[in-house]
Amino acid sequence: MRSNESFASAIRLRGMKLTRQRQLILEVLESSRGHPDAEMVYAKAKERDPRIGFATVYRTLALLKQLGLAEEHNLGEGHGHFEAVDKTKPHFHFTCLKCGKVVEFVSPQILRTTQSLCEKKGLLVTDIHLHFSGYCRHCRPAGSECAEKP
Amino acid sequence: MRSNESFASAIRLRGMKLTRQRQLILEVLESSRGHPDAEMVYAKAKERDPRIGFATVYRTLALLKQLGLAEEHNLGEGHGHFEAVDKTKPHFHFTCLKCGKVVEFVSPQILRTTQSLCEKKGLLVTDIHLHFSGYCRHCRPAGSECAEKP
DNA sequence: ATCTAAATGATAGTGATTATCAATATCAAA
DNA sequence: TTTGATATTGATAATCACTATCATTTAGAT
Ligand SMILES: [Mn+2]
Ligand SMILES: [Mn+2]
Ligand SMILES: [Zn+2]
Ligand SMILES: [Zn+2]
Repeated sequence: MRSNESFASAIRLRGMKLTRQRQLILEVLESSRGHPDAEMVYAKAKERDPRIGFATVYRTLALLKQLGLAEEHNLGEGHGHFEAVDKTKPHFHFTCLKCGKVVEFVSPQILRTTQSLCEKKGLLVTDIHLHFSGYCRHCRPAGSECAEKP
Repeated sequence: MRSNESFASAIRLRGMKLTRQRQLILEVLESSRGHPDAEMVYAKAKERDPRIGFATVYRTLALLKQLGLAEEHNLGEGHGHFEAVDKTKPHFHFTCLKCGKVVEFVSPQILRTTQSLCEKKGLLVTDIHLHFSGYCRHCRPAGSECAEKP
């Protein structure tokens, strides 16, 4: 849960400043279910700090990405969705083209295959994004109902 | 090479019109090396038809995607890159974060693993995008030179 | 050749993200 | 604990990729 210390040390290591806003945005992201976009992170952060700015949200999300504490995913909408990184569970994403539902996957096998493939080519892989799209159980035949969104 | 016939028939099947512009854009995409973005496709098309419009390029690329004749990839820049589909060789992409070079992969094993994983969850997969990023052979240690771009 | 709906192209508009910059806050040093 | 240098913020303008609009053109049927 609290990657707060590693955040603080990573920040200080680079001569940056640990601000109230940065801590808040990380907390918002870590306490979020699913894959909020920048606007959602902004809305949640604003509940706790009404003076926070949109630009700061974007800047901080970019910073968290650089530090490896957040990932950005393209889930088929025209904008990014974010997720706090839990290094113990790298996972992949499926998006239903009809209802927009996002399903998460784990596959150590795909991770292994990818790594060995890349090593053979002399590539140093820092990030893997696997994204499928198609139709979920409910949307596949001739439609039951489907609720959740990214 | 010439998926021109399948294009013509797919177009007519839907009561659409086979225009000079649509044929040109498909030809441009098929004769392109690498992964041109919309602007590059526009530039190449304009060499052969100076009157062609940007909107038509976007519209046609979207159409080709729908018909399964083109794929769009997010290679880490903020915009899409396109590629004519060669159904015999589904492949994946690696982007070097330093020099921007794109390396292509083939992995029947990953394709198989993905398909079986999704079937277990009742998902109908229509599209798989696997994208790694990191540092290529030349950019990994302390830098040799690196040329090609997306 | 004529007709009609689909498609085009110029351009305005949109939505997401980034740049700018004066005001503010962090944090180290005095 | 004040002070001071400067990193950061927040309001907002700007940019960038892409989409909508609409008058004009064109493909393809008759
Ligand atoms: Mn996820
Ligand atoms: Mn490719
Ligand atoms: Zn669905
Ligand atoms: Zn490189």
